[in-house]
Formats: sequence, C-alpha cells, structure tokens
Amino acid sequence: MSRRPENQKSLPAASLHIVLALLDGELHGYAVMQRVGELSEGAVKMGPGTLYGTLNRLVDDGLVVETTDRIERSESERRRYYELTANGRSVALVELARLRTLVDRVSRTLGGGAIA
Amino acid sequence: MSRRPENQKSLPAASLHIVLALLDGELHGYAVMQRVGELSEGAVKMGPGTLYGTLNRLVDDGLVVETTDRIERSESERRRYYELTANGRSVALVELARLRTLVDRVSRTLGGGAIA
DNA sequence: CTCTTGACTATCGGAAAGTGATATATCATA
DNA sequence: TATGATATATCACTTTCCGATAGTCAAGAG
Repeated sequence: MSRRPENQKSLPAASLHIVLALLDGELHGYAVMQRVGELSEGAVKMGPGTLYGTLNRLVDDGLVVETTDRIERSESERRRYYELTANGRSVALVELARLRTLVDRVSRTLGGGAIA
Repeated sequence: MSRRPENQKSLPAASLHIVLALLDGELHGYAVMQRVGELSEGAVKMGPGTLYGTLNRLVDDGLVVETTDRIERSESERRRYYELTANGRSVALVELARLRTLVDRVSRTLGGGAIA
C-alpha cells in the first residue's frame, strides 16, 4: 500500500506540524497545540478547529492512534492521548529529512552566491 | 505597517515554497514550479493553478513584484519574471530561520531522549 | 510546410484544508 | 463565586490548493 519514501506526497501544513510534535512521544490534544506553538516559536497558533479536525484526519489515515492502553492514568481522566503509528512515524521522519534538506539547500544558495 | 518578526504570521505552504524558491533571485513562473520541485526533492509538485494563484496573491500582499526592469531580455519574451520585494525577502528569511529552528528542535528530541 | 512536442502563462470550478467562535466541563486560585 | 487555564468538540465560513483545460510560441521531425 504505502509508496516508497521518495514518492511519498508531502503532508498539509497542520498535519505536518502535528506529526512532528508527536515524534517525541504521545501527547494529548491540548498539549499538541502547545507543543506546535513552541516548536514554531509561537508562529503557528493552532486553534481547536484545526487541531481536532486534523487529528481525526490523521487517525483516519492511519498515521496516528488514540492510545487506549493508557487508561490507567486516572479514574477521571479527561485527556485523550495520541501517538504515531509505525507508519506515521516513518512519514514524520521523511518529512523531517525533507525539511532539513530544504533548509540546507536554500541556505546554501544564500551564502554561496557571493563567494564565487 | 509590518509587524515585528517574532509576531509575523506564518505563510501558507505554497506561498512559503515560492518565497523560498525566490530567495536565490528572480525567476519566471514556470521556473518557480521546477525549483520548488527540486528544493523539496520532488515531494511538492506545484501545478499551474497553485502557482499562478499563489503568485498573484503574493504580489497583492507586496511580497513579490513582477520585474519590469528586465524587459530588454528579448523582443518577444513571453516569460514573466518575479522577484522578492525587500519585505518579501525579510519574510522569507524569517520563515527559513523558523524552519531551521523547527528541524533542530525536533531532531534534538529524537537523539536526545535516549542519552540522559 | 505541417505536425507534434515541450516551454510557458492563464483561468475555472470544485475539493481540501484551515480557522474562529461557540459550547461544555473540570480544576485551581484569588 | 468568579476568573482563568486546562481540555475536548463541532459548526460554518473562508482560504488555500489543485487538476483539468486552454491557449500561445518556438523548435524539430517528417
């Protein structure tokens, strides 16, 4: 089913931010919001509409699962935790690598032009 | 008019790719398409709909201008060249820096977690 | 010359994605 | 008890994205 990494289509912005935020480990929705904010230095302010809509899409697409195995946290736990699936993780890593490549390439054209 | 960099709202994906592509210098539309593809390792395949729509939006927003001063290229030049305005360039650089920060932070949580 | 192909710009309609407002509920703190 | 942060959820609206389509021009094939 899954294409080879090179062919993998890039994720929409909000999805990308979320899977990147989840690379560190499981988080609940609200924490994802905050973490996305931190990672982007406050530039990305994801509201609940974007968050839960995108999160559900990611679950539908099989990149994220709600962790049921963590119910034992507390009796009255309102939080819903999410983590990457194996596939989600690999997608996230591919995206991260691409981002790195992109930044490197663009940066190089900036400094490089003046020297030669 | 322009907000301080820290407050600058992040650009939508297509706009981001375009301004990053233009950081190297002016390009015509078709070349932007190709360059965006290259920079993203083929992951982003921007079609004409996205390209020209977004390009016009960027012009409206004052981040990009069509370079009129380059008409002398050839009599029958169909190409339309675009370049960043001063503001567009600064926006692009802020975005680039953010992207770098994002990649660094996410990368660090990956390798860093296991050590300590 | 004509036909095709690739470079190049352009627009349209619909689909996908993103967003703020709103709602609800719990908990801590003043 | 009122305020504000935590936390989840949905709705309606707008923005963004994208493929299909269309057209022009230049170069090369036949």
